[in-house]
Amino acid sequence: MLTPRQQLILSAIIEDYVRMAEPIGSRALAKHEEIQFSPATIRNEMADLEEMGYLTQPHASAGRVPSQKGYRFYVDNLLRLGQMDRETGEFLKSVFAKRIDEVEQVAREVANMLSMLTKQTVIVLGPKTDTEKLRKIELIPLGGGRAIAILVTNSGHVETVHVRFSSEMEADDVETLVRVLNDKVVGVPISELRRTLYAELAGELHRTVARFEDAIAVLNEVCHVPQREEAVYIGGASNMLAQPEFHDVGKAQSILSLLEQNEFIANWFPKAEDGIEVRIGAENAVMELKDCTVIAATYRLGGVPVGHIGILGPTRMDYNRVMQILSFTSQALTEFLTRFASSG
Amino acid sequence: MLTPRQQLILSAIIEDYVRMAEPIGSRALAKHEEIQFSPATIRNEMADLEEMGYLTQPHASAGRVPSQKGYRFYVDNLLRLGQMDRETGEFLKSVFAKRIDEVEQVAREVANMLSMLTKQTVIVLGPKTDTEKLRKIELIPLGGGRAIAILVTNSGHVETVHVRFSSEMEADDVETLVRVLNDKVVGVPISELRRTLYAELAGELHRTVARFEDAIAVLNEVCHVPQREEAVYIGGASNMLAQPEFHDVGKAQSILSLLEQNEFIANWFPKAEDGIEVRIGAENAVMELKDCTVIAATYRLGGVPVGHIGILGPTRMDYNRVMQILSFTSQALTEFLTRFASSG
DNA sequence: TGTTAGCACTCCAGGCGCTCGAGTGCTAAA
DNA sequence: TTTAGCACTCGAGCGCCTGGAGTGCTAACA
Repeated sequence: MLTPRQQLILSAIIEDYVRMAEPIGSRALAKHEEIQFSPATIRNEMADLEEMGYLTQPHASAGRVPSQKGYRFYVDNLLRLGQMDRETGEFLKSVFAKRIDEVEQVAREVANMLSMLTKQTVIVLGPKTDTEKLRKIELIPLGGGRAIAILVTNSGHVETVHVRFSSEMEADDVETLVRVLNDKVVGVPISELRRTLYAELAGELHRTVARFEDAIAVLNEVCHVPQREEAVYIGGASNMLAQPEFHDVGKAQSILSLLEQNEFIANWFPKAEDGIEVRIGAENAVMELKDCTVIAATYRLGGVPVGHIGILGPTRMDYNRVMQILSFTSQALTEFLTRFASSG
Repeated sequence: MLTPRQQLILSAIIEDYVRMAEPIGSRALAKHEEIQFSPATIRNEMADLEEMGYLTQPHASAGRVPSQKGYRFYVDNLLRLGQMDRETGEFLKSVFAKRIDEVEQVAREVANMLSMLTKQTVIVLGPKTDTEKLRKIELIPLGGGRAIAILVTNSGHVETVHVRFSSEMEADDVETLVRVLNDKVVGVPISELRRTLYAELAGELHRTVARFEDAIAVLNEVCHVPQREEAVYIGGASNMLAQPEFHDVGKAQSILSLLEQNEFIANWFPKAEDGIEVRIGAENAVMELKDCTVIAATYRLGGVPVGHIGILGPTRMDYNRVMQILSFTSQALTEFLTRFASSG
């Protein structure tokens, strides 16, 4: 275990390094207020910390840099999440105070806002619609054997699916279909849609709808919704290039192109069920991100996790501030969605 | 005017430079098949071309590089748009052969596809919905004084607006409202919606709807749709970093951050009414893009321009290939939309 | 008159060596 | 246990040099 003095020094090194982006030497550290020992003492402690793997030296006559293990210890044991500064808080609140109806738009706004606040890259995974419950189904016939099915969920999200069917289906049948659907289907999670429909509706439809096969075909198409991918919003990717660790263009490019692959992001993104998850360096298990940290939080609807927000940046990151901001934002998003869903 | 030989040399320099990304010397040019003169002759011509402003020299003992004026002359006079190679054509066709219902999804797919084909950054301005005509309006009441208005357009695009109204409005009134709306509003461009509604509907509603003020309030909210910004899709922005001209990280960052500003893109983007527009270097009238070229095309619906696609890259760009691809794609998009709209 | 060979000149990229400053580890004293 | 002092190490930055690529000019040639 680390002595209190070692912990103090490790903290100080990390905080300085996050600010300066340059290896921290013993002389520079000694100028810190909380640090009352001479450079020589610090040097001894640094040597010990390095031996234990919390620090590394880029080269023999340079200062020390925190290692992945060092950051991990800092995040787990040394960081005390303090109060967010008022200015940031006000700014965040102002965004959620706006009247925004579209969940999509909220995701986009959040991505922008966080990228401004943190100067890092923001990843927002839009609300998973497949766990949401249906509130209403509507079919809008367009004529010519086509229609648009509109599914409104719990959280006010609207999914639309284009549907084709035999043009011989009567307007009456469509109406009946919609009525029956709404009777049976409200409150069912989208992911369960197909199962529920087949289980509960087949018999009923047979009785009420003239052209049974067509109705089933329509149902089938409506059920295509759950296969949609999760929506991914990226904000402030250009911020990355401002970080000195990405002055190597090749590295920056490989990460940017990762960010362009939505499916990858959706799979890889940390989905901690509660609290905030921090993945440092190699913990990301992705070569390209071995010098990056991802801090991620989850937002919910009715207690169920429905989406995620995260910050991607170099391991040299202001963990404290970013964690504060993410914690606040995920909570605000949860409240926002809840307000939205319950007010309907 | 340029002599034929000067034109030949200018062409050759541009084509070589696009491939090599390095200044082209007289010796290297002389190895070209079509060029039968000695390096010395070429040097003389080069000196003339430079004097006239079609070429520049990065420094005294380097080869020549095409200037903005040089590219412009090439695009305007030397480039003959040939046939696109079969492979590319097949690939493009395969994308449009898929059944895709959502116009949004098409835009996204096109952005991805073109970025793969061209290794450049792709910008797609989604179909302007405000010039499209309404096909159908539906109101889905959610209870509690809220509803979702669904506007289906001509091209199959679906817009949704959340609407709030006094909870005292009766279900009957809503139904009447929708019926009246659909009677009057079908075929009206979204941008004209508000005007039409006020002109034609006010009187009618007064007669048929009990709570007139509420109905007007609802209309008002429905009319918020046209104020949406144009949808912007960016694909392959990371490709930019692979170009040697963007190895300067600062430059790359300033351009990437431009690309993140949707409003800027929507305003600045070239919107040639027909054909393909090429903006070279300073022609973009944006400091950050003074070394970039944008090639843009327009796609239509029913003859009316509704959206745009473009490629952004360094001025050193394969104009021929990019123009072929854009030309094909914009036509394919137009056909796609037309098929979509007419089949309903 | 237009084209070409030859040659002197220019300039940059890249390698080498040097210096300077920052930072360390070690030793010995407090 | 802490600290002062000192020798040592290493990299960043600067200047120097050289080789190669490419030019412009001149003079010869068809």
